[in-house]
Amino acid sequence: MEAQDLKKVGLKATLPRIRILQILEDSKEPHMSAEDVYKTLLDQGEDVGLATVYRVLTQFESAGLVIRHNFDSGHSVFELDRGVHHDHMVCMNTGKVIEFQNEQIEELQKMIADEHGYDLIEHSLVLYVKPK
Amino acid sequence: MEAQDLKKVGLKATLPRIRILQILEDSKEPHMSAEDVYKTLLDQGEDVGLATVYRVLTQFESAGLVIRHNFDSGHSVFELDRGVHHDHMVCMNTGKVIEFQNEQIEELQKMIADEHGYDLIEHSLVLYVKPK
DNA sequence: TCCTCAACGACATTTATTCTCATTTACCTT
DNA sequence: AAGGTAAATGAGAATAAATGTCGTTGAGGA
Repeated sequence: MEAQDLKKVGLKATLPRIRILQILEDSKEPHMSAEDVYKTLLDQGEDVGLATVYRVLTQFESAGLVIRHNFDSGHSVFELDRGVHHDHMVCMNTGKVIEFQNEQIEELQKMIADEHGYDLIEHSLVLYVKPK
Repeated sequence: MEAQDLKKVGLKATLPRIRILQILEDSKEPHMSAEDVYKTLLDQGEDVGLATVYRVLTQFESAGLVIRHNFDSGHSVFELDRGVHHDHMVCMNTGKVIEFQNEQIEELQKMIADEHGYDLIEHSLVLYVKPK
């Protein structure tokens, strides 16, 4: 039950938040823009404002429920954080997004930050690829 | 002389293009937004429109003269392509940008794309860090 | 159930960028 | 060196994504 998930992270279980969380959980596409979420709400007959969608997604990000990606395209997309870290590969022909994990790269990143006197807080790695 | 660099990549050597290329070459900061470039032009007393700055930077990108970065901040920054590939580390406290190279990561990326049946065309890797 | 403050919906606003179109200019031709 | 032409430009309107404002609503503790 989503209401509990929300309270767990310190957010009131309001109807818009519950619906938006559900949409992200049920979505076939792992990455949704605010507009995508908004349209889905309208399709479901929910009366939720676009501003609320933006607000809620930003709150979800702060609460660690979702991850915001900026890929290239000038607008953010959001992905439910299921706890398993991964990076992304975007096909430049089809736009398809593939997730991958590589522990070795993760380690190298930490090392590099360390060598420069920093702690690695987070990172963004996107591979832009084309079919062979 | 910049005029030749421009013709070499198939662009007419117009005054705005020459000035903008110079600004990128002379800039202390390696990353400039369109606004940054525009303000610099105004400071120099040049009469160039903001729309032209955006147009020219996009053309430079297509021509391979500059690289566009989207980091996080909701607007693009441009960097003169000096031919030496590198990635970026952004300090979350100061905003400072540090460039680094790591051949091993580059290789791993190619490998990963390959394993999924793709050719790696380009990539974006940004480390977000904090001082130790 | 009632009360209160956080959250909401509607819409105005901001910010980054692109579009439109009349005017200007680079540069090829003579 | 002057002229013609298509490409490039400047000004400002237009668009898209996202955020701010504010009066109203509703979640959830008392």
